[in-house]
Amino acid sequence: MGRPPCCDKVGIKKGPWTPEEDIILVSYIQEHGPGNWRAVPTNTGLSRCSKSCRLRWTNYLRPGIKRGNFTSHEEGMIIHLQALLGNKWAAIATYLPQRTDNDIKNYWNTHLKKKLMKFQTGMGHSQMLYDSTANHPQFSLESCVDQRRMDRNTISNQQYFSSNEKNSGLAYASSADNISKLLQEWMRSSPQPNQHTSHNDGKFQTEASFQGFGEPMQIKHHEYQGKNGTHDDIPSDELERNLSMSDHLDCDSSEKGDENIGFLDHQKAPKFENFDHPPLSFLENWLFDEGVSSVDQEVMDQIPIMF
DNA sequence: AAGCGCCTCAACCGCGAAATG
DNA sequence: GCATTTCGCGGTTGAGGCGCT
Repeated sequence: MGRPPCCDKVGIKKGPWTPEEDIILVSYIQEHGPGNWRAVPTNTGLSRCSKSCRLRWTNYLRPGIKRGNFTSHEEGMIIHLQALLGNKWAAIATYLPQRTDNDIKNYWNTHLKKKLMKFQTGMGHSQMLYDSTANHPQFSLESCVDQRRMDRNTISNQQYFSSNEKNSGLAYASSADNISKLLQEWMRSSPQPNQHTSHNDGKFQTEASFQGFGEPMQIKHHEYQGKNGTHDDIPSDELERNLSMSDHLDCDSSEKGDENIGFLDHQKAPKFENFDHPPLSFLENWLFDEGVSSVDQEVMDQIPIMF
């Protein structure tokens, strides 16, 4: 037989989580660490299915999650990664470790897609290129990124948070936010993640151990590879070549200045082999370069947009 | 002020992959 | 190798907020 049955389907609560439920879940994970979701409802007494618990943790309660406005750099990364990977939100999220796949997906569907569509159909017409061989519309994204940067600059994070506070009557989101913030504070006040890199048998990995989650939590950068040791989330050999990561990942990840967070979601965090002389492709350079919008126009035009 | 429609995003659903005995 | 179950991902939904009339 396989694993024992999952949670009982009868009496499962659905819908928004309450602060009380969040606290129970967070407390439990502090003690036992994330994982073994099947046991969570049973052990916590939560009337939620394991799936719901996992989702709540990974998308909302997990420390290190950055909420609020996406920066223009993040937008640029999402657009280009989406063009390369398609709707592989989990894979895209590995390059934006502070954002959840759900957030990225929502942001793409509600903001970026519309922006690009508008750009495609309207004012951006003159900058659209058509691949004469594939007959697929392709974007010049440079002006798109610049336009978005202008848009974003008009709405500062401060404005975002103050507007959130205005809505704090619906305080559930903010109380969950508070839980997340508390966790972040707690992690900050705890000894700094004992982060170091190591080369073992030619394999590269970064470890971050956190004291305070009951048992020390070992979080490793996993190999970005799926079953049979292949990079399953990467659709082609070309992509595998282009996206072969380097050890710049730790210090040059999407947002500088939050190095301590790193890849907290061990299920998503990539780990790569053969880092002796990692080839840093153009794409990587671009992705991890803050000067994202100054990318060579000609190269960017080669990236098709898939909706 | 009320009604309506649009927008956002947290959460759910279904499916395929992985894990386990 | 097979059957069964969990896990993780991507697509979708719907409640609530917001703006317009």
